[in-house]
Amino acid sequence: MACQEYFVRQLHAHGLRLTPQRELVLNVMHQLEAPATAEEIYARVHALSASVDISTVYRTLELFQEFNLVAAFDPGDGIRRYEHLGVEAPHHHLVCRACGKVTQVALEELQPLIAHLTAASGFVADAVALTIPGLCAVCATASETPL
Amino acid sequence: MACQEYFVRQLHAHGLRLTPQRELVLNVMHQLEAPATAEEIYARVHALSASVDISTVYRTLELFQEFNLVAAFDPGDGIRRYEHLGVEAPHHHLVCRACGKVTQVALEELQPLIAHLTAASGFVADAVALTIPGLCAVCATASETPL
DNA sequence: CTGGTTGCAAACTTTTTGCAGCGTC
DNA sequence: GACGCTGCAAAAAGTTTGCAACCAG
Repeated sequence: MACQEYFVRQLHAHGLRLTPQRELVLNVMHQLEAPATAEEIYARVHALSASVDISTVYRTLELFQEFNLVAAFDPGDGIRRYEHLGVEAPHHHLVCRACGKVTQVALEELQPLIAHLTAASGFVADAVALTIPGLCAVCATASETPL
Repeated sequence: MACQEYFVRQLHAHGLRLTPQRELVLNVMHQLEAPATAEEIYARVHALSASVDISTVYRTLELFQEFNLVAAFDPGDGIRRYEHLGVEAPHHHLVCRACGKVTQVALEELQPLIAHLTAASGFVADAVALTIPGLCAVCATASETPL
């Protein structure tokens, strides 16, 4: 859990403080196996400490994003998902436009392209969490039938 | 404007009707040079016909998405953008996590990868509108200074 | 005519904000 | 002890929905 340490250092560097709530949210983010909504994260945090408020969860997630510990993305359904940016292999999200299912894929061939992009335009892409909209296998098949 | 025709055919195929409002929204979508929010689209439609309601715009945009005429995505700021899926070259969106700026890039090398993805998993990715989160050149530079 | 469509208004969901008290450093 | 942080509650912003009248086919 090296990012725990990284987090504390970032806090200090910015004159901010380490609170139980922030530790709690960070721990919960570690446990996530898939991108989760603010409500889901709140539920997990709340289970560990009932007094934590959801507004604190939002504020903490925002902080994490600034420190690049967490990435946020929205499949397009208006509900933001948050995901821990760990040491896992870079991966991306296939988001089904019809059923909303989110699948993770490695797609490592993408990394060189992104690196090239950065070199060319100065745009620094986040390491992971590319969102690819489309139709999953099930819905793609289903959408052909009725036409 | 072949998609006008496509649209009408899709409507008929689904037992739906062509209304002035739907034509209006489709025209506005054609005029867009960049992804626009529902509010922005509503503003343009409203300028053409003041009586059209924003709920109609939402309903119409949803319809367009079902017909694959329009793609929706969310840079992560909680505000959905809509974009016409036309005959333009496939392109993607660089979304700055700090300033929210959306830049379009061609990045054509990506298409083979996506095609490969489809073949492998059955997931049918939308032709355009990949959202790549990160930091734009300006914000990336700025974020290094204060640390 | 029939049934899909619309505008209006109100409801809903998700996220943000103001503030007084609390707790970290 | 100072100042950042929290919980609460209320507001804001974006989107959806119910319904009666409307109009395209």
